[in-house]
Amino acid sequence: MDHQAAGTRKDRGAVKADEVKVDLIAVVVAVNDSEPCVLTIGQADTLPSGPFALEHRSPQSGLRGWVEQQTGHPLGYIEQLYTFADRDRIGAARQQRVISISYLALTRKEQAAGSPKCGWQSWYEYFPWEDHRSGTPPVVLDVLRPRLIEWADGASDAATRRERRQRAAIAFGFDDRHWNEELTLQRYELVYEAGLVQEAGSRRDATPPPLVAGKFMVADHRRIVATSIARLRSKIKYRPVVFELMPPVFTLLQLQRTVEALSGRLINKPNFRRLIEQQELVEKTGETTAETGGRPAQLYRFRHAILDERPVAGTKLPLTRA
Amino acid sequence: MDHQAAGTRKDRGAVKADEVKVDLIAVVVAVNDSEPCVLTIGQADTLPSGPFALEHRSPQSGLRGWVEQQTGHPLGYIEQLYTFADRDRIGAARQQRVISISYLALTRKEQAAGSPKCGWQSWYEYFPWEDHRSGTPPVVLDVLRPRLIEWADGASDAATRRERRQRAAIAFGFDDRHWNEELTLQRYELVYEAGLVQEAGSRRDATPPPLVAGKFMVADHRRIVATSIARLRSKIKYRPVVFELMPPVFTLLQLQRTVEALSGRLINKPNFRRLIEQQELVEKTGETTAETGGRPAQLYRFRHAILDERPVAGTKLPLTRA
DNA sequence: AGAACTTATAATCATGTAGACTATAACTGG
DNA sequence: CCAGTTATAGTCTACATGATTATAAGTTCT
Repeated sequence: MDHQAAGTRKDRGAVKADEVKVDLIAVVVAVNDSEPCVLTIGQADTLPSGPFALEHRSPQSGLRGWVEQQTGHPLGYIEQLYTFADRDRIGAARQQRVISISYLALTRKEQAAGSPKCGWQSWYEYFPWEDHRSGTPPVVLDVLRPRLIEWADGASDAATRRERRQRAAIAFGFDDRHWNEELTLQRYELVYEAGLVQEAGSRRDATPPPLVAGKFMVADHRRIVATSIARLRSKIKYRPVVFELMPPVFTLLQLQRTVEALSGRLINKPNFRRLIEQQELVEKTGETTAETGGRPAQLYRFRHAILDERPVAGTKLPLTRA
Repeated sequence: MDHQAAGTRKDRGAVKADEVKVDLIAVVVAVNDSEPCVLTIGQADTLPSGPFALEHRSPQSGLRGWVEQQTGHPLGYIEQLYTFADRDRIGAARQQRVISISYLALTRKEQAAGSPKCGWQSWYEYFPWEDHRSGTPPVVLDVLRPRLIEWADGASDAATRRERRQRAAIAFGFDDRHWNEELTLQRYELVYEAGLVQEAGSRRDATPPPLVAGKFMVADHRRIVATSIARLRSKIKYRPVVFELMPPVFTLLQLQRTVEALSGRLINKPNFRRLIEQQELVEKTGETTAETGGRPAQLYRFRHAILDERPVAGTKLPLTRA
């Protein structure tokens, strides 16, 4: 990341009172072939970003510029995610403050754009424990659970030990609890605190990291992606944002697969259809498609008009009960 | 990207690359005597705020400092609200960028603190159309509706006219629609666009503002408060944050009145009790209170333990159906 | 062509919960 | 003692949701 080193180096002579640098950082999400992906640059370990400059009218417009320049991808839907501004968040403690205003953007892949140094990476390469579409992934019970328990028991006092076990149990659904897909950030924080991800390594020098769970990302980018996942998994339930990720025309199963990809769990098919249809979020195009074998499916499109009719309630997820 | 061209005027001598000012700004909320209030300084038109300085470890800690210094009030619960960073947001177009990271804080009044130049102001002085506890307030039908229709019909093309009417109808529940208490921000934006609030005045010089709805606030502080209200009204439904506003011990009716104050609408009493009790959010202290006449009520306290047991689902609001 | 398989679509059933409403209990103030 | 106020319990109903089954309409393989 070149624009964080730049500031410190140049200003060696004159130290400004408020040495602040404001970055815009984008988590661009698309769902490609039922796989939720994030757009990266570099070694697939960096999110698109750039300094917030005076010529930008708004952070959103600045962000669009940076992403398009770095990845060739134009952005549609954008929402502010969080502003990260803690001092030592970049690792080494510098005298310069870095503030990152992060945004969540939703798009679709296609758009040609075999751009230079960028690519789509599945969420689940960074967070292998988050994909429960084929049941609980092995890494949870085989690796994370023992390691988290080990970490919990490593605390000096009994209160902390119990508290850590509790947190882990709630976040990961241990001890007959249910998996809650929205707790992505809490899970990442646990895994981080327990020293099970690479970026946490620098904190404790003596920690032998025999396990590194999930692919690495630069600085705190992985935390930012975790924040995005949590936000998106929550938001699809009360706002119709999934459609930002869909092609103009789609089948109900494709829509379902997309929601499943995002939430990381399976949905009951008839119930999903019922919900979608009775909410009048979509309308038939009248045409059908015969792809993927089986009975041809009706094609639907998103009813943009719905947004003018009432405050829409988004895609409820018929998820399995207890 | 050369962001040095922009910073021209002030920096005649030493041209700084990014002339940025980062402010922390707090919306401190408490509910006093069933009235939701926000903490202000100055002429009750300014939110506590201050520059984000290098010595602050995190924006949260910086904010605590500023608020305590300006109002004498220590803060408990804090959550980030939004980062405002558009160029011309402060009114006069300056060559300097102002970024405001805003936070929502929840407290209780008491705490002694007859501090210098600060005070609690009811939300509804700034947003008189938001309080529906005694039915739809007159200002909505008598004033806002005609003025908004007027504004809508003032658009040049038919499409815009229809769109404006639609937005107003949805936001304010005209034409037999239901009032949705969470649309506070949309409502403020409409009222602002229609030129019905003082702070919108400067935009159009020729606008004769015969009506100024609600009390004025400096810069875009009123928008920030509107954002807070919307966030809080939404959040109490899925997270148990109301208890941050309650004294350690309270009756169920007091709790209900607090929720009603925040949401701006009345709640069915037996249903509210049922929800609260079956969620195990509270527990009886065993004592009763005889205040306010009538049968003495059980006193309850918040079960903090619930937070360690499961991802709590907050206070569902039994609001009137269609 | 027929069998086996895949996907689409309709319909049913059972359960739980939310909203509306009624009734009774226990206190205060005149 | 009566009127008024608040607390608390309980009931009834409509509806939404999760689970399940059945049927329709294609494809692919043999």
